[in-house]
Amino acid sequence: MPKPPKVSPLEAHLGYWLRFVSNHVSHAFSVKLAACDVTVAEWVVLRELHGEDAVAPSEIAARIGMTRGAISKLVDRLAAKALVTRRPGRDDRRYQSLALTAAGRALVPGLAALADRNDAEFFGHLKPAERAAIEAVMREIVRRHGLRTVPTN
Amino acid sequence: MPKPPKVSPLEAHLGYWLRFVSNHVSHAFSVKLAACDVTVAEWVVLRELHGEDAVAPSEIAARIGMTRGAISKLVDRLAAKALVTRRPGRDDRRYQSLALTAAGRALVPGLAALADRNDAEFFGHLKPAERAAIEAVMREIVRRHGLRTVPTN
DNA sequence: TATTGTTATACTCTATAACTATA
DNA sequence: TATAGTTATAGAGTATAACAATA
Repeated sequence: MPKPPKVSPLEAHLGYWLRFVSNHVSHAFSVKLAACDVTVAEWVVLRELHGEDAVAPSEIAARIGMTRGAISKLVDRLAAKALVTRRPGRDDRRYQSLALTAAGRALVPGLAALADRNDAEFFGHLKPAERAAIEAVMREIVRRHGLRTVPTN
Repeated sequence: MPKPPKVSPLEAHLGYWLRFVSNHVSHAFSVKLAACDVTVAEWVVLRELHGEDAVAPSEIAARIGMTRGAISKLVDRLAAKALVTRRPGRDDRRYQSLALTAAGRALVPGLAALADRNDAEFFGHLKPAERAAIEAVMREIVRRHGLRTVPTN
């Protein structure tokens, strides 16, 4: 008897549906951010700096699971947009002090509102219990697998 | 009274948790595929060609929501790996006939098994009802928003 | 010697748009 | 002229690794 190939369809995987929805949610958000000339990766960095006095690039990299090189380029762009300042560290000059500029501080709440609105567009129709159940499942998967990085793309 | 900034944390958004998990699921899958020298985007094209006699690049592009230029480059790589053949169309020579090679046909079931295993690693612990509920929510969001493209990254 | 941040290089994915071959 | 496929260009994101400055 010939062996059947048994190739499961893409839609058989829950990961397929999560990626499908997640990518569209992220894309819709990136379009909203683009109106403010900010990318999703830049938003994540801005959000990390919000409410902080000074954070080192390596600290940001560790928090959001990116390399120092990637953070360096992101901070280049954010500094060029005058949203973030780089200052040499006081005690240990290897460490830089990153901080939001006044323009950056002024911008972040508006971007956060875009994030709220984007989430509501896709998930606002869910019953609170449905929403909480899905969040709990995702948190449990993060915990089980020890996932650490913040996804930016 | 001063207005409070009201910057919601990233974790307040369900989209954050979906992207967090989804990106790790995709990344884990991409690592498994890399052992077979295949990317996720290439896998999606291979999967579309599986079980088909001949499909035009523009048809693939329409199905998975990529541009013809992107498909052209992907097919370049798949042809270089001898997994896919390009033949000129019979009746209308503007249309190409893409098809899996014997090597491509032999490879696809193994890749599908990797996809099954990857999904099980992340979602295998869920109760069938939990899994079905999440899939139903995602399908409903896809339906509500008329989402069409297959996510490949 | 170890660590921070920078830079160079490279690769994937994506999109736009100009280009060709065919119809 | 309209469409299919190709190609060039660009940009975002990512990673690795070599590098300079600092400790």
